[in-house]
Amino acid sequence: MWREKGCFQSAINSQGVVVDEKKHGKNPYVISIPPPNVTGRLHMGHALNNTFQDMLIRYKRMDGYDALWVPGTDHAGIATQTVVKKMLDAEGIDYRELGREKFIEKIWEWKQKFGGIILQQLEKLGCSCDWDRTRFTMDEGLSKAVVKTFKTLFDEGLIYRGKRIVNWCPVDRTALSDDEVETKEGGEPGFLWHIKYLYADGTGHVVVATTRPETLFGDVAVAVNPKDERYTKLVGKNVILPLQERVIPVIADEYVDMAFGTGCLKITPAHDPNDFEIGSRHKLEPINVMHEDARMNDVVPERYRGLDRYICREKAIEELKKKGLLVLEEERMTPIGRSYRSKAAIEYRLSDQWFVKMKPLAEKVLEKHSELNIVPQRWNKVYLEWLHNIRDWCISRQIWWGHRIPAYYCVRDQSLKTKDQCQEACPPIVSETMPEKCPHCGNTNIEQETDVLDTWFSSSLWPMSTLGWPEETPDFERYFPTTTLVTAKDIIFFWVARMNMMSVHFTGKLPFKNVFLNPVVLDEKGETMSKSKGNGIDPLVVINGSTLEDLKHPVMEARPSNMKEIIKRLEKTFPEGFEGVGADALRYTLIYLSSSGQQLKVSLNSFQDLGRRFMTKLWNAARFIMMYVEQENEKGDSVSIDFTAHITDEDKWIHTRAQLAANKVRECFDNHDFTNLGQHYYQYVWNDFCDWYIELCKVRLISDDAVQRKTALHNLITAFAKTLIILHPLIPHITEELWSKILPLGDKNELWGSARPTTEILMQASFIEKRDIAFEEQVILERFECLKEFVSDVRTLRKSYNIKEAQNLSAHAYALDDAAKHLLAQSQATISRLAHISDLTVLKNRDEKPGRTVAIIHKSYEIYLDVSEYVDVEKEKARLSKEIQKLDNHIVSLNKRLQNRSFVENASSEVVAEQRESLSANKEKLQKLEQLLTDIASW
RNA sequence: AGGCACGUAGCUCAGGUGGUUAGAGUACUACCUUGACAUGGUAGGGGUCGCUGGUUCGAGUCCAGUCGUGCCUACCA
Repeated sequence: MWREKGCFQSAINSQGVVVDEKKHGKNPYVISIPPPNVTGRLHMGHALNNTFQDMLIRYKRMDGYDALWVPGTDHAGIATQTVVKKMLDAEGIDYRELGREKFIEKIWEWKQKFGGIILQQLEKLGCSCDWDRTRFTMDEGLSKAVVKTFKTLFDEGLIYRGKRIVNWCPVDRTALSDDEVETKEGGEPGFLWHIKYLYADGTGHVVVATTRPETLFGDVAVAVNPKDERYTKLVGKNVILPLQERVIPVIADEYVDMAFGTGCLKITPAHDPNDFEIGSRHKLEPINVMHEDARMNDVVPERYRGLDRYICREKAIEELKKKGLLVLEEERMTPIGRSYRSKAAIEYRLSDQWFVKMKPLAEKVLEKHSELNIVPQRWNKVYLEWLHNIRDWCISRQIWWGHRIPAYYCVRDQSLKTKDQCQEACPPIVSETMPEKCPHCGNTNIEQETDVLDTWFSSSLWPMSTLGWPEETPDFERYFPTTTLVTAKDIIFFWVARMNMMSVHFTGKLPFKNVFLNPVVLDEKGETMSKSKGNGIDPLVVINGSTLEDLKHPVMEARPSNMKEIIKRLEKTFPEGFEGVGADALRYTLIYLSSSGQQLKVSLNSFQDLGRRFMTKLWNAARFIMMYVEQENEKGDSVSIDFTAHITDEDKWIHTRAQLAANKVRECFDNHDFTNLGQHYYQYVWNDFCDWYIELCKVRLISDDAVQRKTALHNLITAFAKTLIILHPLIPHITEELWSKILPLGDKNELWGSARPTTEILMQASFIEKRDIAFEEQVILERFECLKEFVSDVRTLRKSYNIKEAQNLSAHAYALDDAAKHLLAQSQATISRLAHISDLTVLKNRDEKPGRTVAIIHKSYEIYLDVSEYVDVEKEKARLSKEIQKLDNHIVSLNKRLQNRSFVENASSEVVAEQRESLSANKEKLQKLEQLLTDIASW
């Protein structure tokens, strides 16, 4: 419905045409979505992240901004390639045999079919993106942006190609950036093997400790620390590499830690980044011993060739043992880097890769840092830390799916097949289009680089490229820089920092003003949700529901160690499956649980307990109002009423509370502080509107006086309309539906008066203006507090004597201040109803209070309840004594404080006055209570 | 190894710039079902604010230390 009516459109549509003049005059508010992977399926993290964005964009839209939320997906190089590869595997097709072009075609086919799923899921969640502007990182325009960026950075010397040690994933057979490698805290169980390397001159041996014996075939030296006296005389000597019998030198290098292992380090430059550095310092040629898939290559002795690295390790150890060269096998936790995608242990591999020189880019971003508002603020530190210790970014990936690097090699000699060899001939040519001939030698046989770019390279341009950059489109002119980025903390480096770099470098501006980092969604035990643990909660299950079987499915798939237990619990908790609670309940629950930006624990139950409960309550409140409106309609008294003339205190009160709620909600949105947002909503809807206001209105709704009834209905419906407006950004579906119901209903019965909403669609209504509370409203609030306390006091007392509600009581009340006086004069009927008092007498004079009554002494009023028949004198004495005791303690502490000269001298005069006032009021109350105690003794 | 956060009621969490007797939701207990809602209402019990010191007239709040938990970065042949 919203989409059909163009509710998600900004002032300029996707074609660049101004479609809304009025909005066009307003300030833009722009969010570009963190593009989910095109292979992605909605998970709780997405649900939370996008709920925040939708809330903000809806709020700003209602608040009159020209709001634009740009959606899209990213091509997720390795992930997508893997998905399609597996699909082809299942069909018995080997993607390598298929060839690059055919494979890419297959991926596009797949994307056409399934690539839109996650966006549809977002729409289901209620996301009010401008779907006409949906982008994909491999779109033509966005690809052009990538090529242009690459070319420019290369020309500026900020992109270079070089032979480096990179993180290599042997499963996906590609390089990975440092950020794509994760190391488990504390390492993983492994061994440190101590191996004898014999001197070449046969005079003895050294012992080298290593965790990776299979790489010894790539050793080019043994290094010791020059300060290590144990080994100084060794430097310059030669040793024999075991298993291969190659002769290598002993060298001295500061890097070696004397205290670690034996103090002797084998140097394998092709398989370790530190060794690579040491190797190049000593001008030692690296020796690569593995294929791309981490099988041993032909450099190693024949018996090891073609073996997987781990099998080779086992065989090598066996052989070393046999030869007596293995001195010690020491158990040890070793750090193992793993690909964040394939989870395979990464191999360090020496290869030609493309890099971005990050330091100059980072420096520019640091200069602009004061213009960036990161919320919560503490993430500034993390972000700055990374920028200060920046390392170059390896952007080439040896896969097929992605933006192929716009670099070309001159292939003069057809026999030179590898690109390394080509490069030796002529330097690579970087160009936006395929060059016709080599500018260096004129050769026309040119081939494009086979590597593609890291997906994050295109993502780093996202806020710009989605708006048309590098073209100067109307979109880019008006909507860039964007306003707010909502994302997760774990991609601050991957994404946020890099977007900032690109944007500042190319446009001179940061791509957004605010970065809000949303909390992390965890399961009920506080563990991260993951497929492998089977503890994830599918947002769509929460929305639509699921059978018990489907609930079990992810757990069965993951097979965690406590699977039986989990399954049992599911069977017990959801024997009939899980009944869907809808998108609004999902959204409400997630936001309600979002505390100050830490973590957020959810279970399936929490969606029922928090979200669904709240939606039901709201729904029932609406039902109540609509029911009475219908009834009124049947009565058919068509009197036209000046609603303002008959407005009551409670009407004024609820309108004031609505205003306060709107103010608070605004504050939450404006400050990106959602800590208490859910509670503000809850308190206003549940406590203010339902518990008190609706209850109070009942008196008038059942009255015989049409004016009273209609006035109550008018205020009920107008206050409820405000409630829907305030709630709409968080729970758009239900509020929109109720809006469409109450509008015509109010019209039919002429209940709106001058407060008739001007928009038929709630989403297009204006949010409630921020306004301070006027003095008279403050007075109303105070009176109401008095009323609440009055009623509660009576209820409490009644409970303490087990007097049923059905039993009406008679009471005398005496007012001590203006609020209470007003209350007793105006609201006797409501008080009587809420407190179940049949007969309330207002005392003009305190002395007129009746005997044999139980008293409530309050600072604003005194109530005397005629309950003597229920009262046990001893019990009442005890009650009073207890209260007196409590009060007395308090008075003593107040006294002590006020008698302390330092307090009176140092504390602010206001505080002192407050304490004095409190003391005298409490003393007075104490006196009264003591009097009551004496009185009761004579019952 | 360094950094960041957190530790308040059984559980999940609120508690700007220090100021009466520390709050909410949930769970628990008791009572209440003919008209919005039992997915409800009313009321009640429940906390030495991790621990130890310090600053202060006054500390859940500020400082130092300590213990515990979680996360991040780096690194360990």
